[in-house]
Amino acid sequence: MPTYDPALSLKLDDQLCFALYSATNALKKMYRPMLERLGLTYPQYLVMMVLWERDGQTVSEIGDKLFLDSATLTPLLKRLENHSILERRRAAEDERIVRVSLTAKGNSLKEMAATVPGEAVGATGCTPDELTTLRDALVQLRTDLMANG
Amino acid sequence: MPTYDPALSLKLDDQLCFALYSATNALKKMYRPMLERLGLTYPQYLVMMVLWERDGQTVSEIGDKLFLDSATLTPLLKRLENHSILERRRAAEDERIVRVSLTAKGNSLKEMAATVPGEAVGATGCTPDELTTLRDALVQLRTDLMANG
DNA sequence: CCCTATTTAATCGTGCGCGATTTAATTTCA
DNA sequence: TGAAATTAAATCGCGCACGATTAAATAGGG
Repeated sequence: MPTYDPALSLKLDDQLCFALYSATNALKKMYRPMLERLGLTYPQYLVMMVLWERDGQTVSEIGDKLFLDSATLTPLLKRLENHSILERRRAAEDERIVRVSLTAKGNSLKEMAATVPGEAVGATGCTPDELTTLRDALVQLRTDLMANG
Repeated sequence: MPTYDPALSLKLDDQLCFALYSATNALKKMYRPMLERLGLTYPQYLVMMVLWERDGQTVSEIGDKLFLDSATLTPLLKRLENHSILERRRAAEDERIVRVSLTAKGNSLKEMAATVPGEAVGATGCTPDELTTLRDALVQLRTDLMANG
């Protein structure tokens, strides 16, 4: 088995996995100062995008979209609630369910966030086409990994 | 600004950032059962790859390769030391430096890890060419993000 | 030489992710 | 209908990541 095979060697720089891991770490670092202005962390920003698209979703619905479970989301949502960005309320019709609603403050953050995607694109140094291609490849990879895991 | 522009909208599924983030989470989950057999976490596996390539590196050298700092590495290395996988020793010629050396057990893990990359490739459902292309795109992205961050 | 600047690692606090378990509410079906 | 199964969220424990600070050793300039 040749060591120049990028998939099958144990050399760090051959690994897709390390490229993915380190790019994600770099991405989070790049977003940090932008999101700090909104008072959000990166995962919190993702949750907010889910809720800006449709308010009042349940913890499970948010989790299905982000591929996160309640062990991650519950503490995160509580922190956002403590910052008066959203409210968590058990549904009257089914007390197991917790519905998450944005406050006025939470909704207003959407306007402040409007410049974030453009700034982020700038930092990538990629054309929109390149970004689309890369995004689609990563979505496919994620789908495969979750199916074959 | 059209909302179908994948780069500039605030819709979750348009975001490269979310594709990257969620693919990395899926990747770590996929690796977990494989690495559990070696008694390693995913970041620990990366550190081991660095040391299998060249033993006796300093904390900074490991950090330079993985883009991690001592705040992350020191506790991780201590855990590996507690499992007798490596040893940490201050250099006699410069007491600031900590040099990390594999134990026999740490070296022997390399053989057990030999099947991991192949298994991982299988789970991706990608051809080697696709993996190489994606890896190179991610390395380029990482480079750009770290330069423009 | 000594004092300051730099370098290296460690420490501290916060916020994830997630496997595993627990609690509570609802559904199922015998 | 009532016991068992299922579902939803919360809780617990651990291991990252990283910004910020600290401690200690070395290097460098006057």
